[in-house]
Amino acid sequence: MATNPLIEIRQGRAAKAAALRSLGLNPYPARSRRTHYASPILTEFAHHEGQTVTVAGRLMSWRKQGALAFAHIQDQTAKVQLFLRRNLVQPTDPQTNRLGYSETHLLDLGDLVEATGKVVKTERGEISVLVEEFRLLAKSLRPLPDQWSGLKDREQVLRKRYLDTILEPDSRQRFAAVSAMVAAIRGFLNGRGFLEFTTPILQPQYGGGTAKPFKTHVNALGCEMYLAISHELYLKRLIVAGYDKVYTIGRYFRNEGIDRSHHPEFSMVETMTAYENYEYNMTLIEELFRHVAVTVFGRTTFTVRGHELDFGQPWRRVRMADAVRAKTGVDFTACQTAAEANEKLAALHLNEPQASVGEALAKAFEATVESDLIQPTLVFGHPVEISPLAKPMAEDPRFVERFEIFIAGMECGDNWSEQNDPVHLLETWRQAYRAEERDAGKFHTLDFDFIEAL
RNA sequence: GGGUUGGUAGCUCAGCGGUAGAGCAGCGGCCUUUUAAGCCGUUGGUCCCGGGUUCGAAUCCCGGCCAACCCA
Repeated sequence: MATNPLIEIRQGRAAKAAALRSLGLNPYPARSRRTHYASPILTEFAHHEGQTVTVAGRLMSWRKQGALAFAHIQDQTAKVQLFLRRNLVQPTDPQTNRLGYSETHLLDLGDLVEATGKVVKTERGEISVLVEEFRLLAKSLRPLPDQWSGLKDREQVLRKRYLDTILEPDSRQRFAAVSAMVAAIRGFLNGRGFLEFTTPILQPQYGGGTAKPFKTHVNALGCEMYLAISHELYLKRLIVAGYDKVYTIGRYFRNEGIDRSHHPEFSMVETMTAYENYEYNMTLIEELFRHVAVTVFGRTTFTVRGHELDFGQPWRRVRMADAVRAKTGVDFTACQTAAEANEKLAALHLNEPQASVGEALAKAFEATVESDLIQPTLVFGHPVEISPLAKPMAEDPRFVERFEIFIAGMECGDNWSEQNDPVHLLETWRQAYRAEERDAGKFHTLDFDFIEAL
């Protein structure tokens, strides 16, 4: 009967774990005695030389030379070499769970191990820990992917991120950078007097956007609830409640398409400020990006998809209609009717008639201007038709006090002066509700609790 | 949704009508300064799935499934 090689490998490793147990050693002990990460030992060698340290990490290589062995272990910070000499490594001892040199054949690449010894430099000049005590912390039962060629299968890289991050320091670093960025965002906003709140993910009605929601059932209440498609109606309630500067770093769930720029579950920072308008937020967002760039990366220039981006310069601010006119020569503000606007769209080879002048402008913008916005740009003055929650501009009520952030041709944020006239808002929502009822497949709900709060 | 490319050993890949291969990992042995993973030996397969063509299919044809990339 043919055997599966992977099963054979696993059985071999399980047998080694059993062999360790029969020696009185625990292959999965509860604690480690780590005193040092790898990185400082390497970068501050002079300070650590001769010092006894305990390092811990994943066993990534093993080169045995008779009574000598060289290994690399990798921890969160770096890889460091272990240098084992048979006569220096303390023998196997069940009391302390110590693994002696003669039992090292029971190790496999991928095991988590711990080593205590002096920091030295080998004859070939590599900073190493000269091992006196060696312990297994966790036996690995499955083989790591080939370390020389790496994990090439894109599906595996994406579905088994832990393998990618074990093998690729850049990947590991990238996720750590995301964490640092979130911390920097908190630091910036907290320093500006913002209060962070957690807002509900389970919501009785979904609002603040037009996405399709995930639906779930709450047993205790016997009712249907939705996962948040947006958190803004709750932030606005906090403003009503008397807090002037609030924010949330929230999870968003949108039951729609999946591609490289759309995930059904994602995170977003959302701030809301009372007694200020969208221009305040334009400045705030520029400063936020600059703060995060400097705090996390120590610089303001980045190469993104071949483009050199500079977050240090003041961002360009452009009115949506002006941007479209500059690119195409078409002035949608001169259009009186949707039919007129659709003719101009058609002249731009955009043959999807829109229901209003504003929607036509938005369509033209999206199709002709968006991908050109490489350097950080704030586009403001959106049509009122596509901005039901924003306040109209005093000088031209066809447009609202709203802006979007574009970086490297991608939309990276959206912001506006919130509509706080409850009567106006209710009327807007009622119209949207009726319109969308006709449009099968789209949904919208009226949040009367929110209207009452306003 | 459309197009392109791909799915062969744990990993990375070759083979593209005639007995399923390589490197690494694994396993066995040998070695006191290795770092491309030391040297010698060796095990290991539902060639994505289902049909078809053929004396013979990993290979050609049809239909699925899965994935990545590009475009909408």
